[in-house]
Amino acid sequence: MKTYTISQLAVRAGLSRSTLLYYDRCGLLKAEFRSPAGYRLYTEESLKRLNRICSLRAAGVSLTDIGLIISGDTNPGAEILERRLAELGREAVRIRQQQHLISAMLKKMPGRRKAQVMDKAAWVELLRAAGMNEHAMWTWHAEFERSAPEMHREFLLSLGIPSPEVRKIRQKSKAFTAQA
Amino acid sequence: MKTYTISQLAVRAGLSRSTLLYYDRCGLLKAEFRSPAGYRLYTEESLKRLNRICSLRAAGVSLTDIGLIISGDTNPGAEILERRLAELGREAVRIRQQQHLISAMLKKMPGRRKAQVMDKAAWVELLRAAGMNEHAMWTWHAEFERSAPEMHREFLLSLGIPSPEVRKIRQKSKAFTAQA
DNA sequence: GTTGACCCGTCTATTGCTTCACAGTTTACG
DNA sequence: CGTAAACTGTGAAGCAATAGACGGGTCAAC
Repeated sequence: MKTYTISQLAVRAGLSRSTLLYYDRCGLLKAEFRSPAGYRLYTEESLKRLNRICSLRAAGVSLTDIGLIISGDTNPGAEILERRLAELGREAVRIRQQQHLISAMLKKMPGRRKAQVMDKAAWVELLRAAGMNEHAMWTWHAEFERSAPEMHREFLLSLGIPSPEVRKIRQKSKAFTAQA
Repeated sequence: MKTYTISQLAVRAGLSRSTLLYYDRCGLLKAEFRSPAGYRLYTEESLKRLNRICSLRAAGVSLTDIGLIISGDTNPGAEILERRLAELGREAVRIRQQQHLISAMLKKMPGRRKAQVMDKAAWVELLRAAGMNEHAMWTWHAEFERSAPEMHREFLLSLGIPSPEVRKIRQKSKAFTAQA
């Protein structure tokens, strides 16, 4: 049976040795055997498991949750992933808000404006340049709100629009749909 | 002179006592005085400094960088903020990619599709519903690329479009501008 | 068998806090 | 004045997910 030492496995998986040591210590991926000298030995089985771990890790799932997902129970799997998806939505909004905060701070400082953030004004400008008029934009909002309300909300927040105004826009979008 | 104890200051700033203890220990916000019994005493001055710290913290600036920014040298301030802004851009892309990864995983699992992610197809669908045709979309890309190339790139990545295709779209956008 | 290179396991550091435990201090109330 | 509650200080440990240092074991070539 072919075995890998910890560094060999690390190379094959594109991880660091430290990471595998940690996975071993916290029980996520235990070495199947030890050599007489106490070296960790992994098999092909470990590599498969590790690949699953890596793809979940790439999606930002916590090691604890990865443990839950791959240790058999497929049941909670989807639920955990959906929770992570929702969390990512919140993170995205937070990041956009931080971008707007920093952008505002930079604007007050001696003026270099190389780096910018997409805000409401720039966005509208863009759509207008592409030939959209007021009515087309409301159609767009309405369709956005209808097909993916949560994403519509996140998108508006990402433009730095304050929450109350976001609410107003969304209400108007719904009214627009109803009226049409 | 009015002074605050650590918990009073914590309440006023909306932070926990532990956080202030930590800021004191790491030198970011040292208590100006001590009472005879050794209690930390803060003044209005501390509160002002703390507010600056909080707003930078809200923008995700690290405590180390906050220390650099508020301890006088205004020079590195703008630079640090721009670095943070760039970092946020990368984070945003990473988050979108994770969203697409999870969305792909969920699609393979027993099908609930309540939660979704904005992808290229959905986006084009939206613009089309608002009356945009092929030509208008290229005008839009061209204008986006011209006015904010870096954000154009990030936006396309955020739709889950792979890098090579993003490059192609951006090149075509530039060509479109030149041709017009 | 010996040298040197390399690899191993273990331990510590990181960030920005939070929580804990324990001991001293101040405050409120009777 | 006494006592109990609520506060304060210090110090340590813990969290996620690694990265890096350290000393010592192992392996290949000679």
